[in-house]
Amino acid sequence: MAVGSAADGRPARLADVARLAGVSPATASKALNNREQVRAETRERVVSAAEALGFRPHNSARHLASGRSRTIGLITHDLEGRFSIPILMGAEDVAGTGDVSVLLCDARGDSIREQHHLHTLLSRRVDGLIVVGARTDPRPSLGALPVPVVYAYAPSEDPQDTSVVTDDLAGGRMAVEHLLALGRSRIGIVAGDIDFLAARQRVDGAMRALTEAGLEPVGGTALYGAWTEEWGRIAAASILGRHPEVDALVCGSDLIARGALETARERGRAVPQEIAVLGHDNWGLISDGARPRLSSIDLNLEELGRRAAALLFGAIDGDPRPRTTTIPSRLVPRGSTAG
Amino acid sequence: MAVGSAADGRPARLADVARLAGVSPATASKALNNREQVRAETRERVVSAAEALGFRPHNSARHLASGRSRTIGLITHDLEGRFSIPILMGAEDVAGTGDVSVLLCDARGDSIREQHHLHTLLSRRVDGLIVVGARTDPRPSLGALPVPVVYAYAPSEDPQDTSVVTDDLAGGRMAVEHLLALGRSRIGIVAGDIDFLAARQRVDGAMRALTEAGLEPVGGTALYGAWTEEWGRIAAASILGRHPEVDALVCGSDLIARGALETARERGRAVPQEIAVLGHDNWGLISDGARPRLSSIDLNLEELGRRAAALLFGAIDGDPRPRTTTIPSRLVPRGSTAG
DNA sequence: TTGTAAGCGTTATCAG
DNA sequence: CTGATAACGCTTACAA
Repeated sequence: MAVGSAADGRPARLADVARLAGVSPATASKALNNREQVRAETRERVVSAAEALGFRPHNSARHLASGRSRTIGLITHDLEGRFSIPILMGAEDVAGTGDVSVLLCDARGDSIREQHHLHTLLSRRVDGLIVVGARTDPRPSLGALPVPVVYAYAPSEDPQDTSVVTDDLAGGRMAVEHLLALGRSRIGIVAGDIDFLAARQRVDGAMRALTEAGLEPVGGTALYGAWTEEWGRIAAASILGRHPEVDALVCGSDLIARGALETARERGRAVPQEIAVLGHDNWGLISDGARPRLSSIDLNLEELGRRAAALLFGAIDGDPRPRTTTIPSRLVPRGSTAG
Repeated sequence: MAVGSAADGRPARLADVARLAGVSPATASKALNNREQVRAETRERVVSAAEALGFRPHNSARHLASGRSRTIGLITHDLEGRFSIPILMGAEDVAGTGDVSVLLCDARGDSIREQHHLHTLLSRRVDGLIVVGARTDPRPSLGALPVPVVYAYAPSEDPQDTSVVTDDLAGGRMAVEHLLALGRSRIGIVAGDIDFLAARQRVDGAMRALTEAGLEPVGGTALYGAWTEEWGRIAAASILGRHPEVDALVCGSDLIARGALETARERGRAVPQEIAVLGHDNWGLISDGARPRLSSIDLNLEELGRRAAALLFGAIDGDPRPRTTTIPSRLVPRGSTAG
């Protein structure tokens, strides 16, 4: 059988299809690309011929002739972290639907490596580029490039670039409002690494919600530290010791929340009855292992990836959107803040 | 300045470089590709010209002319899991070094989707293919393809295919031998999901080491369950209750180990003094959060990815290795099994 | 509606 | 060592 090949061994090309269908290559091309200038009956003959031969258009040839590579580049700086992956999945999802492929490059936070990959991708004439940062702090713009670029997760410092970001401010606010709605009012804030914009914004959002409710956090201020369980334990121990009246903890990440939650339990505080604990990131493996399971703020990263890809395809099709888009976060309530 | 372009706005092409260097395109091509048939002085002139114009060879044109796309396809079935990522990183690493790019496709365990991506990649005439499975159980072969294929993590069912796999048997053995060396002899085995080959092989390896030492596991047999902390807690509680003499636990994963470790501690058993706990996978975030930090068996997945890529490039260069390669695991001792 | 022919930017062959 | 010239497989005016 002739799956994937012409009469001999080589892969079928358009000319083979055309010959079998009894038309010219030009017509075969139009038929297969759904151009309107082709009789329905002819199109069918061409399509059958293509199928019979297992014809797969040679993408590089199409690229050379048409100018479009049907390929986008994805430069990530955090492949091993867990933020890139959902973004990447979202982008790949949208791309796959539009019959475009994704070239993946891992720059590992190194701008030299980024530059190298940038050149590689430009040399492959990608139709566009998505750059995924390792953290939400703004990053230097790549400047003017021959193709559209979308910055995901880490926005470009240049507001004229197209960026898609998380909404950590709203996330922090959402966290506190959830706890307030549950009747908690002595709320402690255990933040992440103060060097990270995400840590500060989550705190800012939480503080605003508290202020609007006429409250302030237990201890008067948020405790910044590290993105680790260890820090969650230390901070929780400190707050529980100094402010035993605390009835809720907003944590900068699920890992921190996990440490805080376990410390509270070890000290005999029932979660959520006596102390509610809320995390950020909604990281399944961390929150599912906790007892009770962790409530968390989800950043909707996969949606972020989809949006980034959608914006990129828009720009490729001539509709640039030079601004920053914010993806809303959402609360995922579980046992650690149950009623 | 003329960065990335000829006199006008368009990107420079080989002809521009050739003209500026005062040679023919053919010579320019040879010079830039380090062909031997070119005078050193000429080569230099061409290289300078290329630099001055910011010349980036058009990959699709090269592809069309040379037959090599300098691109490999990577189909993964477990993007969101944590096994694919290091493999992917290793492969990307090797590829980047060889100036080839990686087209990423996420098939999500769905063979329809896999088939779709396979066609896309073949249509892009990738030079080769790496297929990464979601688990170590053998998977159906893709059969004869026009390009070399390497199966990573999940081997092909066909031994004539090229596969690269982990060594879970040795991992299980290594785990027990480590504990024996530490003087433990009443060792319990808390395994993962029995439906997974990895779970069974880890147990097999552990059992062999025990048998060779003239021992059998506490309780007489391994306890299979799920890949979760929850299962780790349940199993540990059961063993501790029924066999209080247990002095070590080999767990099927770090998540399981984490649950087991915490349960031991909650029941007042000192880790590692009274009970040593050993995990599998060496998942930093899980093992680092545990107190004490978890000893674990590392599968060397990044190395697995590198090997897969190296084998693929070998096959592309005409040196196929139709067999299965096993990547050794390694023990990473930490506090949970300290002296 | 279909076909002819001219590229697209590079590499490969072979003659100088 | 260098340079014409012919591919590579497809798309796209433009002509029929």
